[in-house]
Amino acid sequence: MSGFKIGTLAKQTGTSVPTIRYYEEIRLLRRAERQAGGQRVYKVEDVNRLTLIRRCRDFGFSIEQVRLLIAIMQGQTRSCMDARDLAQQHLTAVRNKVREMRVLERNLAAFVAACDSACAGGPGPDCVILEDLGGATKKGMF
Amino acid sequence: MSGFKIGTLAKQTGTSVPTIRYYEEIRLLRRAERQAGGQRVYKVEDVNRLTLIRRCRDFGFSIEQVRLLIAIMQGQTRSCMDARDLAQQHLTAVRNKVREMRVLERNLAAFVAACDSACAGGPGPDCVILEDLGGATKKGMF
DNA sequence: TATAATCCCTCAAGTAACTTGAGGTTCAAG
DNA sequence: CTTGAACCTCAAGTTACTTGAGGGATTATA
Repeated sequence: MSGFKIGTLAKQTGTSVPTIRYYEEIRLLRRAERQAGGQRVYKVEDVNRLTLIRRCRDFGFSIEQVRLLIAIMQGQTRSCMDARDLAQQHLTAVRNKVREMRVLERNLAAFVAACDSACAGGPGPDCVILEDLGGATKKGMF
Repeated sequence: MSGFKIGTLAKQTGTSVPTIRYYEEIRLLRRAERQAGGQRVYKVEDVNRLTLIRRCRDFGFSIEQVRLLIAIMQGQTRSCMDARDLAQQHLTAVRNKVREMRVLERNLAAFVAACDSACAGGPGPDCVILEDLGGATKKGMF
């Protein structure tokens, strides 16, 4: 009822078993207690903690940022607004990344379209598009 | 006039010097010739080759994919359409990633907004938003 | 010409965030 | 009581580089 093992924790949180052990090793999770045979035993708090960690990671926060966020939560440092600021910073980074990736997306689409109309399945060496990529001419194309 | 050193190649292509040496080590670039003192000497072809590599990397292709692309260009394997297919595959992956990141963007924005209206700079432990992230309740929020 | 500044060299190790593998123990079911 | 799943530790591999130590080569200046 109250204690479960690592595989269960893994399933509950959508984390792999080695990842959980890894998180313990880097002290992102506390050292789990062990039962007689040496197997780790977890409680509901651990599910919450790990869920928080996974959510933050899904948000794209680095491990170190997650550590900071958790420290903020526990009031060990600074105020809640620091968490906000961290998120804000991260948001800006994400927005930039999205912008970059959309440029990339357009370029790739153009590449594919150019292939479709120009290459027509010819052999590699004749592929003008690929050659252009390496050349100094038409730098603006991509 | 015709031969230049690694620093120049680096500048011409926007690549770091160690990265060039690394590319040589993994055989993505051919082994450069050396001058008397052992320093690498490059030619214009190397600029083109490395430019191609960098562009592909900027497109988000992995090193192995770049290797494949180059092999295709040199006609050592398959046709030009294979390059197109690789790009198409990659395009799909990029589109998915962009979608994911936009969800992330919205969530982060919501997080920041929630902080602004609810937290008002209170101390960490009182930050309801962060606590929610770890809990089982309101899973749908983020 | 001497010397200092800059560039170059190799080799080894570090980075993020895990994953994979080897080799062995513990546990739950039949 | 035996089998098979799940667990354990420790080491090494992954990607694409970056950083550092400890030294040689080249170039610019005094």
